[in-house]
Amino acid sequence: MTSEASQRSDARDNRARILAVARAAFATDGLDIPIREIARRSGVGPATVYRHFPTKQALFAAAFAESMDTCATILDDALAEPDPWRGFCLMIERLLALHALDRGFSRAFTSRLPEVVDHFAAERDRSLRRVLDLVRRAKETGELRADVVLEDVVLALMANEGIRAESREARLAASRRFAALMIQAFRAQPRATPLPPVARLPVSVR
Amino acid sequence: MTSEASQRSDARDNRARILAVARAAFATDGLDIPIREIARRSGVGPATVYRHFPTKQALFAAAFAESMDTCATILDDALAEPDPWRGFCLMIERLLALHALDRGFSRAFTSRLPEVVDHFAAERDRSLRRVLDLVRRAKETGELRADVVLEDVVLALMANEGIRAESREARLAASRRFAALMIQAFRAQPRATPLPPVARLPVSVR
DNA sequence: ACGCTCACGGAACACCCCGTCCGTTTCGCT
DNA sequence: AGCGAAACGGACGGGGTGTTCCGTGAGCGT
Repeated sequence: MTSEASQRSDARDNRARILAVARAAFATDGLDIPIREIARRSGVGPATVYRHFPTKQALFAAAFAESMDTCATILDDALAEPDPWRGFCLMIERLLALHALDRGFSRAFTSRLPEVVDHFAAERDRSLRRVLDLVRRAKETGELRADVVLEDVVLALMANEGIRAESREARLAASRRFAALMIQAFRAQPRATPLPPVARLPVSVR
Repeated sequence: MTSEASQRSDARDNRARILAVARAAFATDGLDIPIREIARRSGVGPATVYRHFPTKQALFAAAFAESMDTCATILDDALAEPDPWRGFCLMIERLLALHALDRGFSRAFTSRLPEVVDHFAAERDRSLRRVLDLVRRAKETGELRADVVLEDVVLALMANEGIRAESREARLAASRRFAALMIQAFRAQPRATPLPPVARLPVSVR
């Protein structure tokens, strides 16, 4: 909204603090946390939050930009991996871990709600297309089941979102185990039985 | 709350209609649907809902009793299956389908929220203990991975809960595919890699 | 058919949320 | 130090939710 230059120092400080608090709050408590609570934790009034971020959606966008970057980095790394199957596995593991640590981002990523998504749709689709590349390449080596499609990765992300636990650590641990299970499911194996048809999910790319 | 005998006919009818509407509403729209909306769909005023079900939690309990019974039936069937592995697979498939069709029940089942759970805890624990039996028996045949534990089934249920889709049908289809993937993950296979440690989940039994 | 009683439902209460207004405070330049 | 502009935050409006009150109306035994 405002460029970082030519602002009063208190305004810049407040903006940074609000953003940090919002990131932590969305990650820990989800998207439903009231703005007032974020304001309280930031030591400012609600109006100050709204001055820096005109709507709650704007705050979402600002708060999740970082996670979206991390997401891109994960895909970079996975695509850089020489072994496509290993790249695929790395993607699953790191993507699910990232989403496990940030409930808000996870929800925003796998949702089609216009309020959350408008600013993200483009970047998310770009990410999904690279996931698609990873899927294709891993399939070519024969290590990934031939009938796995992009939607299955999205399915894994949404499913990962359903995992709840007492603490951040327990959640991450549960998500790690889940990721390992999904990788087992995705791996080609002699005794594999055919999968039921793919369903239309809220988010995908063609 | 009230026994079904010695009640006025309109009261009994209303109660039944409210319960049916509530079941459908919780299944389709989740637990967050307002009581007023359930009242509206039932053609009664909000106060009438509260007369029959003193709190929203009481309505939860009444609405989910049926699904809990279905859950018990599924476990009966699975335990009655002569082939333990087939019984285990049937349980996964049908349990996940049941939960996919009833978001509210799914949330209530895998949650530890006292408000929702108080009346369910005992029956749920009984169910979980039978799942444990199914896991043990399927492991003995060698078809189920030896390192799979009850928590993994709970993990699958929670993950299943994260799956969202446009329609009831799409949701069910997605859940079916997910169930098939989880079964692949659970099945013992030569190339299996060890799983990360089990995490403490909100619900389990020892 | 009557009337008592039980059940109904609209309105109201208490609370919480997003987003805004405006009087007050604070910054930063001279 | 003084002053203008920018930023702050408490209070407010509008909307929504769980739950309750109470005057009204419908069921049912006589």
